[in-house]
Amino acid sequence: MNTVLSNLKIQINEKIYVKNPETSDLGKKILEQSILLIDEIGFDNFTFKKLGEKIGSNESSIYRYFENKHKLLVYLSSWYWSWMEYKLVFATANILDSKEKLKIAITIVTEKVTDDEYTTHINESVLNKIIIAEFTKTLHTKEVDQENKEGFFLIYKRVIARIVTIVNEVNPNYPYSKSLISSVVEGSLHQYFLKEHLKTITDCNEIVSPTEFYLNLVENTLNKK
Amino acid sequence: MNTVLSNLKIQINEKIYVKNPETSDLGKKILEQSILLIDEIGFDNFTFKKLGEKIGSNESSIYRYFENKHKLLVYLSSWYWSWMEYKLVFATANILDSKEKLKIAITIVTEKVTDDEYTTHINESVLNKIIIAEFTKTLHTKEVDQENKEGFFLIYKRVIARIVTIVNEVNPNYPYSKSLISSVVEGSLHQYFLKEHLKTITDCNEIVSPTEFYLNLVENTLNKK
DNA sequence: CATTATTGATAGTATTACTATTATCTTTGT
DNA sequence: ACAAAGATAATAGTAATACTATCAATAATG
Repeated sequence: MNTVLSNLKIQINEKIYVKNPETSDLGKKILEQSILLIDEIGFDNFTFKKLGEKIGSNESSIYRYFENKHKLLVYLSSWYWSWMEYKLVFATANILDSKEKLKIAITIVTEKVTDDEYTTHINESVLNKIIIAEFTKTLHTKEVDQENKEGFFLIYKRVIARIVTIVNEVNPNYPYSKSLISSVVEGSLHQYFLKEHLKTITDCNEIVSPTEFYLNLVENTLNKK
Repeated sequence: MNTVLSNLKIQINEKIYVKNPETSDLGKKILEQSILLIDEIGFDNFTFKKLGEKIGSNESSIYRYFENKHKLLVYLSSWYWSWMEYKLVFATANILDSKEKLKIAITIVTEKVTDDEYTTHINESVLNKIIIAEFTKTLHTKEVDQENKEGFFLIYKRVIARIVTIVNEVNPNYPYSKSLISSVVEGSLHQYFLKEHLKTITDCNEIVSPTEFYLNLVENTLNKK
């Protein structure tokens, strides 16, 4: 996987940033260090001033890349889902059996993320922690409809659409494939969150993984006699 | 239902508020109008100053009831889940058949909320909209573990635990009852959100309800041959 | 080598998220 | 009826946030 992905150039909607952070050292530093800082202090306490201090740069310089911290989070999320899409596409390519393909797809989007060594300035494992803790905040704003229209969530929706297609292959009669998969993708993040913070309302733990739960759920749902 | 609930006194963890808002006119006005204002402008844009203006009262007076807006949202959420628990308990009382009981329980927590006429200062229907849009934010903070320890989310967890008990009656061999129900409760809010804002990744719409989707999901999951 | 682009430093504004103080107004207990 | 206690309003003030603007210094490029 890694070797294939090493050349990938992840394309992010231009409307999300003021200046493409991938085009300069400072930009890459912003991405790299914002991930670490958001993980450390949480998105709510995160400010461009603190990030500036962390990377030895100026607050106003960061504003040249991102309009505000919300857009930065949207950028990081898009990056994450784009990376996820690549993993999904490569892992399911050449798999002919739909059931097997679905199994792989569900595993990819629900399994614990480990760092992808080949991308230098993005730590995927920490980014995954941010997505678990903060992704929901990119959607839950008053501007969601406007931002959706501008394509901010396209990649996320495309990841879901890809898996929905596989579900429809496995069981063309199942009428809720979109809700099922949006529920799995979002729910998986939630189960990871509960496993960390509200252990009493999840079965997921060191032994039982969200992946195991969701593979079982999807199988039972689609293979109803 | 309403007649039974008309006498209910919803008890909220004392640590959530500075002064119990149910004990004064101003307090009740804060609850009533904060629900409307949060719905109107969104939690992120909501401030105590704006609320003060809306209710013709002073910012500093509101601080005597709630330490900050986060605590107010936690209060409103607790109120909501407490109300949900009452509905759940009454609707499932005297139902002997576990499957039937589960069906009712899933319906209660996933169906669209209409205003409960008998509570005067809380508009449950608008509160439900806030829960759909903002509940996730009460959990996704850096203080979640501390607040969980202090019991801020007890009622929410208890609602889930009640339904989990029913699931275990229906199918004692199903190993993921907690994850299933936490996934249904949280997922249902998410489906309502998608239905409003990201229609392309849900099957829920004016005809298909989240309730229908989840009743089917739970049935298929538990009644596996 | 001149131009242009990028970054850094500094300053400034409006808003937010509070805290503190004091005056006023309303209950309630006797 | 009246004093004491409790609740609210008004005002002021602070530190932090979320920016915007300007200009100088530096680096990249043609």
